[in-house]
Amino acid sequence: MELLDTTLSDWMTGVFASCFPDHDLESVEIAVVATTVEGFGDYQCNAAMGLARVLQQNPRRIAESVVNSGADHEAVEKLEIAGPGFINIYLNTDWIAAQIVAMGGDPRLGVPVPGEGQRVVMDYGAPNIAKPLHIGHLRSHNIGSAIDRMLRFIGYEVVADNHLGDWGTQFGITIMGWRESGDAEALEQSPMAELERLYVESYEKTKTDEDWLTCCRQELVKLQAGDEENTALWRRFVELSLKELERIYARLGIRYDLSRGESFYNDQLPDTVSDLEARGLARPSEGAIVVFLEEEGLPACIVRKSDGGFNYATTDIATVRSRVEQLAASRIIYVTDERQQLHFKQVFAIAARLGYTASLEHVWFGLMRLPQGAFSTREGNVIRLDALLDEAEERARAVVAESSPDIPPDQQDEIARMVGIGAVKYADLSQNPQSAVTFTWEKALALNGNSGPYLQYACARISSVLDKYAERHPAVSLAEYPVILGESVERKLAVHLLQFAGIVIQAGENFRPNVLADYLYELAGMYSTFYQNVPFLRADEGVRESRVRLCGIVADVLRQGLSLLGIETPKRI
RNA sequence: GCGCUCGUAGCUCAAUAGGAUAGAGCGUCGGCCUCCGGAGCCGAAGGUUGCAGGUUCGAUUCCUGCCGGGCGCACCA
Repeated sequence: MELLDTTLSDWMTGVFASCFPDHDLESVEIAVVATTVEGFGDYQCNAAMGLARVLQQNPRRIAESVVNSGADHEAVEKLEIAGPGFINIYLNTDWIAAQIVAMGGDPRLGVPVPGEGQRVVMDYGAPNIAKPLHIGHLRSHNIGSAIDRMLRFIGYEVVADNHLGDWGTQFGITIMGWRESGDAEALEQSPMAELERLYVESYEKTKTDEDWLTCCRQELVKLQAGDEENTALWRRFVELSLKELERIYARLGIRYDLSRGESFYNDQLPDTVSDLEARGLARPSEGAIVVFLEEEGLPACIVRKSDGGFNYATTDIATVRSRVEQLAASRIIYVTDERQQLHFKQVFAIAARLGYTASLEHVWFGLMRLPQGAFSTREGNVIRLDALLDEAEERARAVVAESSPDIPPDQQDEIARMVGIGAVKYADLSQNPQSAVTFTWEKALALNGNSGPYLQYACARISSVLDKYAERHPAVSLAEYPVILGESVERKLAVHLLQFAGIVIQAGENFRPNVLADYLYELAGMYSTFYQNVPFLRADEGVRESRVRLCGIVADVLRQGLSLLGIETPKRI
């Protein structure tokens, strides 16, 4: 199946070309887009206005030439001119029905694979370990994972790599904390709490105690130099943290192909720096080794500190090299918060100077904050991710228990898990990634309105309809009945369904999960209107089968779409 | 000071290669269960898209200035 927008745009481009053979229209894109306002057809082409200057003609006149040219297309019922020169396109309802049948018979629901043959490394999540995850960690994992799923679905060969913060200053701080007041028993009993305590207390001291800070840095340098005792401590801290991380990832349904943390690149750092120096890109400055990026209009970037330690930039440069050379990535996509924009500009600039041609893209998202302002581990006003997920599941559990008491308790638990986690994920993903997020429990846990559970609910109701139909008409094969789009809701629903493929590609290529979320919400809304106002199980034979088929495709799209956002869909809810 | 970014209904947010009448949710008010699941549906009220200019047939969208938030700017990551 071809994308609807593309089909119509290509056709329109041809029509314009044949209407105005004496002009070169190559430079102007003649696009057809879905109509924004009801009553102006299904699609519209606005090119006539834009071409008025090029063609030296009144735009309305141009539109008339196009509409009266006699050009036709199997998908198009009629064309109309409106306003200053809008060309409104009305689709042929039978054609829509035929497309819907084709879509319903396709396991991919008509979504093509434009990314085929491209390997892309996705870098998201990447939490600093040795500290528990809090709600601020949600976005990178959530948004990254959704983009990952969408890109995979449209054919990219994605390698999801969790670039864990398992190396660096925080370990110097934690190791000093351990030396000062480490409690072996506590570390055994509740490792994350103990690691957090050590970090927080030790970090506090760095703020007031200059010597302490120096010691922390020295411990880090020792660790980086392979000191035996520090390495053993580090290994233990990492091991405990990873176990905890795995548990949360299981809850969130996040899976990586690789988890190459910063430590993975540790032994490549000296070479990375000497390579930069050898090529004349880096040079000593104030005791550190620095790459100056004046040509790019960027501040200088330190690749080796004056104490001999390496930093984030160094690791990221080594990581680019590894991903390009070892993993054969043609694209690397980083998903981090907005604070790292400058950092990645610097890293990308250095990578370009090193001659890497892979496309490096930084997808940044807005910081999550509380209504009172930013939060931080040090301030003690963090909300643990675990606590959020627990609360979400609990609230969902209460609603399930009330609305579906007949479902066995263990199934209620399972439903509550899917609904609770789905609510949290959807609340985040339905927003433009680049907007800053103000966290409120009310929003994160919403179970109705524009929420994950609303979409899951629509799905569950359809499942129920399909089950009832199968029960009442056990021997019937729905596919033998034609799809009839008699009611205007049905037609609207069908046109919207046909837009799924284009939406998935747009959302994936532009790194915008909220575009997909928006689409699904609209779909569910249209379905609810349909459901509420048009009978289907009680309709006459033929109409009944057509409507049940349509329901089935809506459910398939909702399920597939939600799954691309990492949200599960229970059969009952 | 320089850079990035945001400012849309009472609140939280959509609307991104410029398109016709700026959309949702929450909250408020009013309707809808003899019926396929009410986590629902239908309707109402609510807007000078921060302000002032500019480009354009057309600007929430692009440009300039101003006001007001957020974030970043060499040895944290």
